[in-house]
Amino acid sequence: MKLISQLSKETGVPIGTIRFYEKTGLFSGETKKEITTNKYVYYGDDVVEKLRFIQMAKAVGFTLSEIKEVIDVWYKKEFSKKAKIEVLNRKLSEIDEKMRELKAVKKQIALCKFNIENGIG
Amino acid sequence: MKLISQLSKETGVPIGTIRFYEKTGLFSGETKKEITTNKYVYYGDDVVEKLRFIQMAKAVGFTLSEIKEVIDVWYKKEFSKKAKIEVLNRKLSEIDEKMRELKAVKKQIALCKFNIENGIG
DNA sequence: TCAAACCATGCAGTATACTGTATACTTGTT
DNA sequence: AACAAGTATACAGTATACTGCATGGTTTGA
Repeated sequence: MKLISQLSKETGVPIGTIRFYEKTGLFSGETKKEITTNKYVYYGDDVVEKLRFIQMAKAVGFTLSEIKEVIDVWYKKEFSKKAKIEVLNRKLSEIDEKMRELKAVKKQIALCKFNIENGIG
Repeated sequence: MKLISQLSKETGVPIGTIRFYEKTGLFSGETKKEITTNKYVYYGDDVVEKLRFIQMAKAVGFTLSEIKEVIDVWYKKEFSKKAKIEVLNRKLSEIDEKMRELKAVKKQIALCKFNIENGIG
């Protein structure tokens, strides 16, 4: 269990961003009930895992609300098995679509490079 | 050569968005000099090509300014061959990085799905 | 000819995702 | 005890990428 600055160092995500994510419901830390003098929040390894997932998903164009959808079915229990599988299957096909788009962009750039290297265009 | 509403229909990009992109320098249409009664702007197939590229690149997480970088070396001549190749190589490795992240996200979601299907977690 | 549809310009407003600032309390070190 | 460093809360501000609206001119079809 780590405090927010430690979590920030471990993941590279700024403290302000971590607080913002927590406020939007992407994850939550916990306060130790045995400590009554402060309101310090502790984060477990599940939060590290979620932050890494968020960073990767954001890098490939998913929005925070799209990411939240996955995290919700992943960690929460208030969804039926059927509903969870449906969400995940939808995400998997969105990923396949992104894979195709990424390949198309790569192809376009590679062609552009080829043309420049060979003095065409 | 088509007017903006035709371009919008062909690409699925809203007229307002097309104007916004043009204003940010991602591409430009042309006014017919022989017509003096209006200021209508005409777009060629290169703009259609660019719009499709922009849509795909955006879908995989590139920002408009990152996309503009590529379009600039792609269509403009005020860069040395060396500078162009350098930009394109950088983009290609960014794409490979996104490819890795996309695969990691897919793996994570597939695992999550497996666990739910088998009643684990 | 005249209304509906289309075009251009400018500028305000919105959504998303942060980022910074101010205030105040807690902890650790000297 | 004092002071730096860490933590929490709240709220304002910023950057990016649109989106909508008001205004006014142009084209086209009945």
